[in-house]
Amino acid sequence: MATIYQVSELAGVSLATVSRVMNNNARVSETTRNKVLAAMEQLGYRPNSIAQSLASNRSNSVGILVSELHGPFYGEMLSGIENECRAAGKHVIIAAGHSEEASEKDGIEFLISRSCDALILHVEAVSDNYLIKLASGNMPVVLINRFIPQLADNCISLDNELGGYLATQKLLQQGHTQLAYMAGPMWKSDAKDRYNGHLRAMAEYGLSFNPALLAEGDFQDSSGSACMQQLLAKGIPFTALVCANDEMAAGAMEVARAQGLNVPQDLSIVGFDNLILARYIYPKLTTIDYPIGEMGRMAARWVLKNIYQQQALQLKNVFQPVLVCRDSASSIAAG
Amino acid sequence: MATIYQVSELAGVSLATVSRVMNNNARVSETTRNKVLAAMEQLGYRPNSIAQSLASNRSNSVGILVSELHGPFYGEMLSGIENECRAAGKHVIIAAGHSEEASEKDGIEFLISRSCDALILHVEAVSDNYLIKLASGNMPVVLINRFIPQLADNCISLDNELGGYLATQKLLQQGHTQLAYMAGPMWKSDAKDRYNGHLRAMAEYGLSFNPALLAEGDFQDSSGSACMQQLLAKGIPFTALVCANDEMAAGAMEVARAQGLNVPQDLSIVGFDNLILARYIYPKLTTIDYPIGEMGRMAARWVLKNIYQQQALQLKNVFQPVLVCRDSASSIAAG
DNA sequence: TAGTATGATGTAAGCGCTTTCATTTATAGC
DNA sequence: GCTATAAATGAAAGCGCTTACATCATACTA
Repeated sequence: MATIYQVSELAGVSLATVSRVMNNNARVSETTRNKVLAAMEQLGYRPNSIAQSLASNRSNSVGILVSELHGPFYGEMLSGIENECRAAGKHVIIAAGHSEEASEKDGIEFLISRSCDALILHVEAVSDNYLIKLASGNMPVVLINRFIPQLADNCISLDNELGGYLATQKLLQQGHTQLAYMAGPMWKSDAKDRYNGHLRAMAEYGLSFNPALLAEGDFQDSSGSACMQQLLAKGIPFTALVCANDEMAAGAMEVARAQGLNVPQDLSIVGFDNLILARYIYPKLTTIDYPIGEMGRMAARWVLKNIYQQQALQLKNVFQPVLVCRDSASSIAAG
Repeated sequence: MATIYQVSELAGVSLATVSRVMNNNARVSETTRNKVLAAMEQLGYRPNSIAQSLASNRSNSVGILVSELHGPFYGEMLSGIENECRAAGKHVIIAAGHSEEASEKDGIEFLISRSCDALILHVEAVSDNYLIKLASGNMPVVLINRFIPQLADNCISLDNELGGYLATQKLLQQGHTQLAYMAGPMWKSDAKDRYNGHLRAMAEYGLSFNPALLAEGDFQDSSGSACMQQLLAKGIPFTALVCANDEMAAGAMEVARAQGLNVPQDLSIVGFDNLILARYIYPKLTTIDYPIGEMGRMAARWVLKNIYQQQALQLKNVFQPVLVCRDSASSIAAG
């Protein structure tokens, strides 16, 4: 691999000049610039980004921590971030946190040690305090899907409470009065917020929620199945089920079908997230859209604006979820 | 951030010694090592990996190029690679190639310029020659889901032809004789191989394939729907459909249902890949398992063994696909 | 025309590490 | 106790860049 030194030699200029044309901000005369460019071309020169980083103390890469690399949710998010960064000539370094505190911290440490210029974090297990402390250091941090009041500007989040409200409201509007709720792990803030939204809608419609119709799962489809079994086993009738995410909804739907319940005729189901799979399952899932790709893109923009001085960008911190009506929920009269 | 210099000062030793204890291969006395370790601890020292890379010419990171960051297939693959690398203390740098030649080349260049120690590529658009030339340079390369005879050792691939064969064989065993085939883009080698496997099975059962019952899609579910429309519009009867991947199968199934065809009673469908969604769609999809996660893991192992000298690892280059029977294909007699 | 901005380029000192080679110190042999 | 050998440590030269700061040429001011 050719180095800057060889380029400078071939072009008959100094290292500094070559460096200047690379970072094309400094004033270099047109003729010199062309000479250098030609030399680079001829040598097939590519700057060594490691050396650049060391010297400039900027790595042009942003660190991303997600819980998992697989799964429709994170994929969409990564894709959004990567697209936006790539277009701006920045790069991404990705680590997985597996929703465990130690692993998340470890991932963050790793990203820091790779000299990322900023971090985009989707963390679930570390505490607010840890994040506040982290953000108070000199590593810029943006959080996705988490809202911490002290770090409000650094948070790109969804109004999960509203989402939970909308899901339930839809069913209430359709005339359902006996609703079950399948929650995510309540220690996760999004799971809790969604549940709160549910309660708010219920209250607004003058209904009291029967705690026996609450099941807490872990956001996986298998737990959706398990929770559904539990719910049905209780023998308390319900005509509608709100699930805290699509995957659990899919698991629940499967069990419902196996037990001879028709969706939506016998049971209306609403999910949350609007994953790709919501379109694939049968009947197609009515759900709450979680614009995670767009939010990833926004997190990237936050970094571009605040760290890489792309002033023109417009930022938006809180996204509003939207109801997506498909076939899994229907009016009780029509059912 | 503390530097090695401050550690050496605090420990009362030279830079070199600190460096030695970090790369704990050199001979350092037990007492000195402990002094240094204590100093590191006290300062909260973390080595600057950029500087390490520059000095050692190794970055301890492996570059990965996938077509897309989202989608169930790549997610699984990335996850497999990341897990394996992380466990070995290596890290991944990820870029997307978007199935376009220019973009793939660009991504590869980027990874090279980031001083990756090796590259794991899932490329579709670049030519065999390009890859052969690339591999002949000094950047180690391993290819996933692609087989190039000259690079056989560097390829981790699936026997796609066998997969195509198995899918079709299953339907033939079930008594179907009128089969349609929905192919992927024929310029992609996996699409072609799968189709060839189909033809082989047909031939083996003494059936000639009716070219009118071949549709070529693009591996997306929307094209599965479109192809299904085309196939049905021709008015040529068929009782079974082999799809070159699950997503197209899902699209096709949707159209079939919309047209009043029951799956599998009126039409048996077999997919390919065994994505998560295969379990979600209704009826559950009979398909060919593509162990992409395992293959990603194997690619990572290839790198660990060949580049990072973990000699003990066992490698396997070609994976065999396996039929996964679910509910979307049934015997013609029973139908 | 000397005096001074101003623009273009060069010089050289790092960035935080690794690694070779030289030097010092401990261990052993006799 | 003195040398021969091995083990532990230090000194210093980079790795390929960026970036003050210095220098030089040119253009402009009065």
